[in-house]
Amino acid sequence: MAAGRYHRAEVVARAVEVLDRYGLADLSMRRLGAELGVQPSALYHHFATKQLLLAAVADEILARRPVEDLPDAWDDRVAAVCRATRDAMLARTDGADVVATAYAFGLGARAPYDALVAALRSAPGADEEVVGVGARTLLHFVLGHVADEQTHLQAASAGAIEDAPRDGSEFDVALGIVLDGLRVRIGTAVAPG
Amino acid sequence: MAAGRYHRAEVVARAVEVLDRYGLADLSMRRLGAELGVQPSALYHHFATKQLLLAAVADEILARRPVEDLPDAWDDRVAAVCRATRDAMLARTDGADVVATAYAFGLGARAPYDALVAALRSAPGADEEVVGVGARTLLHFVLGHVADEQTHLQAASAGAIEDAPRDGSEFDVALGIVLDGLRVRIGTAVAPG
DNA sequence: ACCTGAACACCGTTCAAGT
DNA sequence: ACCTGAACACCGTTCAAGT
Repeated sequence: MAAGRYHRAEVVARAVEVLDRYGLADLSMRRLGAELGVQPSALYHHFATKQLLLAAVADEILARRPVEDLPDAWDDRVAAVCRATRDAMLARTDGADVVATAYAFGLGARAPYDALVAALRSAPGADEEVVGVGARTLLHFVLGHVADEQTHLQAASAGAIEDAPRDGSEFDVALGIVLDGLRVRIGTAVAPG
Repeated sequence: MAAGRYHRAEVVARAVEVLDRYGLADLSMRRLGAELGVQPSALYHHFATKQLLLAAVADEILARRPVEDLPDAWDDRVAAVCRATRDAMLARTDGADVVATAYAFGLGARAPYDALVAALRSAPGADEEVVGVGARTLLHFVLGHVADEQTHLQAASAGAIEDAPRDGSEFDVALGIVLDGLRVRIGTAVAPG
């Protein structure tokens, strides 16, 4: 509405607001410009492309919930990073989609990957291959699971409940499966059954 | 180029061709219409929305490589389904993106999920919870991994090699991790280490 | 059953020019 | 440094009408 001159950070903050209120489909350069009281072309002073804007939005989404109080055990650390990433994405409309897109384009959203690598490296006896493959596998799981979960949550809250209601605890069960697989390869004892 | 009247299946086949040759970004209703020598609005006789067209394209991509000669052991079965799904998606430009999108919208691409559920059910001692959660976790992994892999492969073949070249065998390593996690919960012996 | 032609309401991006 | 105004080359979708 109101016109003005903005810094990069203010543009990103407003973009997150538009995303959270209207969803990713309505977060266009033209819409964001209108929301700031500015021509769409003005946004290209701050970001060379829309993809780079979205990458900054993804980083902002993830920065909201930094992982604090990292546990000692490597598997608890991995679990903490995965849960914090999930919480951060669920906190914003279409958050998982935005983060997954930025990560796929290779333009942002790298914090969770780096945190997973660090957590896996803290495991005694983890070679670099399992660290890299493990971090990417965990990230694919988290991004895919939460995008799915968020789609269902948002569809349900929009009143279009058709599928079975998704259980929030499914995330922990699924994370447990992947973690068990990593424990087998990293050499922590696992009780089968 | 040439004008004509088409059936649904011919429209889908041509859409797959356009996808494979020019990529998902260039597969627009207008572009596909032009390719068929037809107005874009004519396509709406066959598909109510572009999303439904893309779902049919996704099913076509997956149908090319049906899983044949299913192994006996449940874990070999799961691996066979995952590899067949990967091969089918890698065979078409942006194949993984198209399948992941259709699956996310809930409009198609359900064959791999159903096949994974069947494979997991064939395991003695697998309860319905681990079957469902396991199938979704495997699918998230496959879709995420192959989308990533395909992005890098296509970027590399386009000459823009910047990242580390991705090893094709990484898929098998990552699949092994998730499978080990499932073996722990389903109760097949695993040798740690 | 399948298609045309025209329209509606949008996109991302570029660029010369302004302050 | 940040923005305007206008343009370029597109989108998905609808709808009355044609054969």
